[in-house]
Amino acid sequence: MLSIGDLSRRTGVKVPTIRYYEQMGLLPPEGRTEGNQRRYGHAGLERLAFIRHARDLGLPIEAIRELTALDGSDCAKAHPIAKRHLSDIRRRIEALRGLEAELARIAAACDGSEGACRTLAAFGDHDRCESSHGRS
Amino acid sequence: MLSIGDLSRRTGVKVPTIRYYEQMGLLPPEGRTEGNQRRYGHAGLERLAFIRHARDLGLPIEAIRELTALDGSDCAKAHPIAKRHLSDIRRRIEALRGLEAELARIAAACDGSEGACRTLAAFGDHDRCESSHGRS
DNA sequence: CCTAATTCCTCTAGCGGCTAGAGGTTCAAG
DNA sequence: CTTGAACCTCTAGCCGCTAGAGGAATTAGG
Repeated sequence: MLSIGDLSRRTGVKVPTIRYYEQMGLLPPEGRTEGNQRRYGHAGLERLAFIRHARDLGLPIEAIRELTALDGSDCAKAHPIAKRHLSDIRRRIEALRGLEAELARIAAACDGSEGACRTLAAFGDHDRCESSHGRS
Repeated sequence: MLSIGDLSRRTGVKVPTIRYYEQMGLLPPEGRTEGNQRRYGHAGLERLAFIRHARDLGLPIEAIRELTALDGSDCAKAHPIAKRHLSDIRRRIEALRGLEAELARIAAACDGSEGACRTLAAFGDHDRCESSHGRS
């Protein structure tokens, strides 16, 4: 049986975060000691890895709750969650690419040693950027 | 003179958000009416556009405060802020690209009509992903 | 077996960047 | 002058944690 600290060390997830996941209904402990301390087994370890991985992928807690509520074989439900999130990620990448281009333009605006600064002006200037970012 | 609502309509920034920016020290109103309502001029409009643009670019409030504190010509200080943020954006794009690849793999895991679901398994499986994402 | 150090417990509050609502005042049009 | 829209301040909530207080349990060493 693993203590919450053991679980933390093995997964790299901080102790308060593990308790937070439990509070969110993602990771109930296998049991408690007489003194009320959480104990986890192998299943808990795997489940936390699952949660952590999904979080790293950017899935919100809510989506993870949906996934973990599935009994482990209900693909028809799991698949659209993954797909939805994939298109979400792609949208974010596109947005960031636009920002990257523009920030590069801004950062370049004063690389030389010209007279007046144009970096600040570039920050305020939305007209020059092709991509219509933001305002979401 | 523009009311806060006028400013909101012209920039697309919501009224409470404008008040929030003021609270954060980014956008002091030009003045107030006798009845204590905020009034803005052209400068306020430009400043809000600047703030909004910088926010769209992902700059944190703190960085924007640094920028707006510059008197408008201190490029030596503005430039590193832009550069720092550019590398930040690039890092985020790289991370997202890794996640995209992995989510695509996950979403593909059960596209067919095979027997067992692998989408869920793929969510929990960190070993198969080349990119070492997350854990930051 | 006892002590001391470490880990654990719960609870509350804070972060950033807003957003929403209550409850009251001021403004502008008719 | 009346109405209704827009304004004011203040407080609380969102997400996903993170940090700290104050106290109880566990574990290692003597």
